[in-house]
Amino acid sequence: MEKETKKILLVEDDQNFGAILKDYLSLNDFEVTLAKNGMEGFEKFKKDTYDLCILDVMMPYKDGYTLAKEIREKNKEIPLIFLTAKTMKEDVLKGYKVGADDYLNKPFDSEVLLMKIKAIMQRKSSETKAENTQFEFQIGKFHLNSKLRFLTFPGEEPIKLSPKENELLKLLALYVEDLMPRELALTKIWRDDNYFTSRSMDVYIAKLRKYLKEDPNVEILNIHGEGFRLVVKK
Amino acid sequence: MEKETKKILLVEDDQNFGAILKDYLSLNDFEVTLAKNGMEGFEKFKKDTYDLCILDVMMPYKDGYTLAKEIREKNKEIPLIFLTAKTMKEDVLKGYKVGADDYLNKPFDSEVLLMKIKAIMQRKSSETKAENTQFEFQIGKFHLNSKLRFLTFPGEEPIKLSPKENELLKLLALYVEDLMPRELALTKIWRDDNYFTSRSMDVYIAKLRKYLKEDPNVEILNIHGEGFRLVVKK
DNA sequence: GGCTGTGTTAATGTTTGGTTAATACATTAA
DNA sequence: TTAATGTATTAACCAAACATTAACACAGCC
Repeated sequence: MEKETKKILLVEDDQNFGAILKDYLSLNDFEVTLAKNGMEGFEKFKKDTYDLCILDVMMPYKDGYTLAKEIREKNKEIPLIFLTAKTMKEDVLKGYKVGADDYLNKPFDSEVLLMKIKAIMQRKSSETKAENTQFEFQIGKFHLNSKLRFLTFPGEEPIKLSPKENELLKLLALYVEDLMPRELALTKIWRDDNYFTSRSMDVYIAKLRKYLKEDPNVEILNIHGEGFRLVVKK
Repeated sequence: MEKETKKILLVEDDQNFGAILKDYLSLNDFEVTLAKNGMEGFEKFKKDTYDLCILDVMMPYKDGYTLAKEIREKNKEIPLIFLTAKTMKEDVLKGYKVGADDYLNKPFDSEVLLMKIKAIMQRKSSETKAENTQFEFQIGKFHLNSKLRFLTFPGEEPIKLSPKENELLKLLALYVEDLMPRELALTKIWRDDNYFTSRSMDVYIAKLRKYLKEDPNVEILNIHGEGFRLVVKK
C-alpha cells in the first residue's frame, strides 16, 4: 500500500510566487516543502524523501539546472519539473492580484502544471506497477473514463470509445503536454511497429481529433517524426 | 557518484581583481584556489586535482600561455579559460592553439564567465555520460525545449523547429559563448563532413539567425574557417 | 442471412523537412 | 590587389511524414 499524499519539493526564489504556488499545490492535496534558493533546496532534498521536485530555472547563485544535476546524482528516478517561462509567473501573479480567492477559479497556467504533475506521477507509478491504477482523466472540458471507455463532454451524450480509441487517448492523456512517442503507442497498443500499423494509428488520431473538436482548447499536435502531444490551452 | 563542488584553479596576478573573482565564484558554489602568478599556479596545479583552470594571459615571469602549455603536458583533458586584456585576434588564436576551451576579454561580465564555466562543465560531463539528459536551454530571452522542438520567446507563439534546426541550436547552446566547431556539428548532426553538408549547415545557420533576431542580444557569430559561436550579450 | 461495431488497407491530398543550386558577399593568403 | 576559399541568403525542388475520407474485412449477434 502506497502512502497517499505525495511530497513535493518546490525550489523558487521569488517568495511571493513560491508561496502562492505552494498554497495552490497544498490545496490540491500535495505536501509541499518550499526552499527559496538552490542551496537550501539541495539541503532539504538530502534531509527528506520527495516524490517530485519543481525547480525554478532562473535563480541567483545556483540555477535550476545545476541543482537538478546535483539531485540527479543522488537520485536517478525522481521526477523533475522546471519552471522556465517568465510569462507564466507573470500571469499567475497577475491573476493573484485580481483578488485573493479569484486566482484559484481562474484557469491559468498552474492548472497545466497540476496536470503535468499528475501525469508524471501516474507515469512513474505505472512504470513500476504492472497494472494501471488510474483510469479517469480530465482533458480540458472532457472527461475520460478509460475503464468504461466513455468520453463525456458536459451537456452532451457520452461518446462510446472503441478499445483502440480508448487506449490511444489514455496514453496521450498520460503524457499530457509532453511528447507521446509514436513508437510507444505502436508497441503498447498495436504490438508492432511497421508502416501499416503506423497508418492505422494516424486514422485513430484523426478520429480522436474529431471527438475532441468540441473543446477548442484541446488539441493533438504532431511532432514530425517523433510522435504526438496532447495539449490543453489556457 | 560524482563529487558535488567543482574545483577551480584561478591564476591572476592582479590581487584585487583575483580576490573579487574568487569570491564571486565561491558564492556560486565553486571551490576556488587562487594563485598570484604563473609559477605559483603551476605548483598548485601539481599538488591538487582541479576541474577547470582560469588563467590570466598577462602575468609577469610566466604568462598564461606558457603556463597553459605546462598544464596541458600534465593533463590533456582539463578545460582552460583565458582572461585577456587585449581584444587582439592573435591572442585568441594563440589561445586556441594551446588548447583553450575559451577566452575572455577583460573587463568582462562575470555572468558571462559563469555561463561559460557552466557550459564547459556541462559539455565535459555529457561527453562521458552516454545519454543527454538536458533538453532545456535558456538563450537570452529565448527558451529552447529540444525535446518538443520548441523555441519560445516571451509573449509570442512558440516557434516549431525542424529536427535539424533543433539539433543545431542545441549544439550551439551547449557551447554558448564558445566556439562550436563546424566539423563537430557536421559529424554529429549530418554524420558526414563534405562540401554539400557544409553548405546545408550554412542554410540552417541562416534559418536560426532569422528566428533569433527577436532578441538583439542573441547572435550567432562566425569564426572563419573554424565554426560558429552563440553569444548572449549583457 | 443482414446488422453493427471495430479495425485495417487504400487512395489522395497536404504539410513539412532537407538538399541542392544560384548568386552575392567576406576573408585570407600570396 | 587579386585569386582562392569560405560564408550568407533565397529559392527551387524532391522525398518523407502526416491527414483525411472512403472502401474493405471480419467478427459477434439478432
